[in-house]
Amino acid sequence: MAQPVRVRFAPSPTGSPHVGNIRTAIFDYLMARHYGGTFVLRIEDTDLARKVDGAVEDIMDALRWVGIDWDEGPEVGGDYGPYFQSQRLPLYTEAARRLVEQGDAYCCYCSPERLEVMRKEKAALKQSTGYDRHCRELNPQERAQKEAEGITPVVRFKVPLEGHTDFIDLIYGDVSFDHATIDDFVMLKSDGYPTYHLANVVDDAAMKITHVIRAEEWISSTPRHLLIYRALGLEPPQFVHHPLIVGPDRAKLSKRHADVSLLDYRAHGYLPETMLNFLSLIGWSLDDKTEIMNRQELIDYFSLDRIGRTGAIFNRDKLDWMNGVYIRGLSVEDLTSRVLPFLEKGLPEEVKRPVDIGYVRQMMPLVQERINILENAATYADFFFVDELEYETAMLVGKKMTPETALAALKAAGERLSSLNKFDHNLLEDTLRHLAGDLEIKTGQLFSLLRVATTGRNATPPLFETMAVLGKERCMKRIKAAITRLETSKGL
RNA sequence: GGCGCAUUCGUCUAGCGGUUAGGACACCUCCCUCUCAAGGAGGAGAUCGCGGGUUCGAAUCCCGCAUGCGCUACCA
Repeated sequence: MAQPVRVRFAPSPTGSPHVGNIRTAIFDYLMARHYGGTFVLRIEDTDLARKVDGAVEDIMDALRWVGIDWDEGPEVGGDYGPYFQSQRLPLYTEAARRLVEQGDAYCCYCSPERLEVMRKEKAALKQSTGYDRHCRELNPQERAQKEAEGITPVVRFKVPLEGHTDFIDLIYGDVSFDHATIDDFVMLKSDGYPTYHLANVVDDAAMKITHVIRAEEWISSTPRHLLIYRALGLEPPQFVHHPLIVGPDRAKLSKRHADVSLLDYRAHGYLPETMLNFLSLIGWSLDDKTEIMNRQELIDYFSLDRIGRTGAIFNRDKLDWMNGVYIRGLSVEDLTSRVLPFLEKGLPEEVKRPVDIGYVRQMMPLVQERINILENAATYADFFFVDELEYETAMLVGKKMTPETALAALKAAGERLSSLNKFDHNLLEDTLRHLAGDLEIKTGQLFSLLRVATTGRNATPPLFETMAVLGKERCMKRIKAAITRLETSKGL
């Protein structure tokens, strides 16, 4: 790179941070960190109508959660601020004024109603629905007339009628657009705010952005931006368009495709390291085998030329798998503190709060390799916490067992276990294996029975470890309850 | 309708003129095993959208077509 890399992530605060946008931010971030450049966060709040309260905070929250920090932008400042477009209005109006003055733009007095009618008419004639340039050649008297009527105009760019604008996209290669297909787009709205087209050009130039990294949906408007750069006598940056994240139907990922906000994933218990890794891999790959990469590795290995060109479906199954990989890689202490909030929230109401962290720490090794998503810990491990187990009594009677043999085995187990002075899993295993032998039933039969009796489940972590964590008191109580169940429910 | 971009297993992808088209997720089988996971070993799964070229040779280069997606707002 000839000059120091300066990239920006420029979200519009119109809602919760979309994973697609965060993925763009990740590319920006990796690019900046890889080349030792600067990562700028700029808020494009030029649409008053769509602005959502709290969206800026959510975006920053999401970025910080996945570990993306910005060198310039809100809360950190920088030499090219302010970093909110709503605070840079004079820059845009001045640029628009200049363009009008030099004949590259003009004021348009058309009402939204007229534009709508025009579009309908053109659509009916199967023509492109772009602006018909009605106000492009108004004479001075006509303009004065419109002004006198009190109409606040918008400013449109005067797109050349002939020729074409070409550019080299670092991902897609040569791209060309005929000017005849570009209409005179609005740069400055009647409320005095700029549109994206004007604002992003003015700011990218002012902030000395070297690479504009954004989603493929922007390719079509890039020639407009280039036209503005040229008219303003500014050097355009390099353009890097990357493919979209799409839903299962291959349409741009949106709300109807379920979870679309990064914060939703946090709420469900996906780890930030998972999201960073997974999102990096949508549309980018290192090679034919490396998938699990931490932040530093992603930074070290990232390069634009390995970004692909085709939209990718957000593969939730693979995300779940990857999250499991990261969960299994956590220390018990770390996992405990991350799981705790999900237990507090997801455990049945009857379980008293706060949840005992020491107890949680003990059970973590048992659930660690059995959950992929933190919130699942609550449903997976609720039997560790509840007082009354809920299960069908018939579950106690396993394969090749009868209510009678099950009852006898349970009573025998209860007796042997009650004499144990410590509930260590090795001791439990030793004791119960012997018991199975004495009872002349298979170990699996006994263990399954005890599993149901102590947990109410058929599938749990290893029985002895589980019983050890539950502790003698809970186990004995549950075995007694199971005995009572078998004694009182005849005819199984 | 116009313009643009894209097209390799179900999904994410590797591949950048010569490979038995590789890997991962999901799926199936087996092993491990007290159940469930995790882990290990296998398996199935892609005539590389279609049709023409170029070339000794094409998933790879070129041209058509088809399909999909994106843009087509005083939204970004």
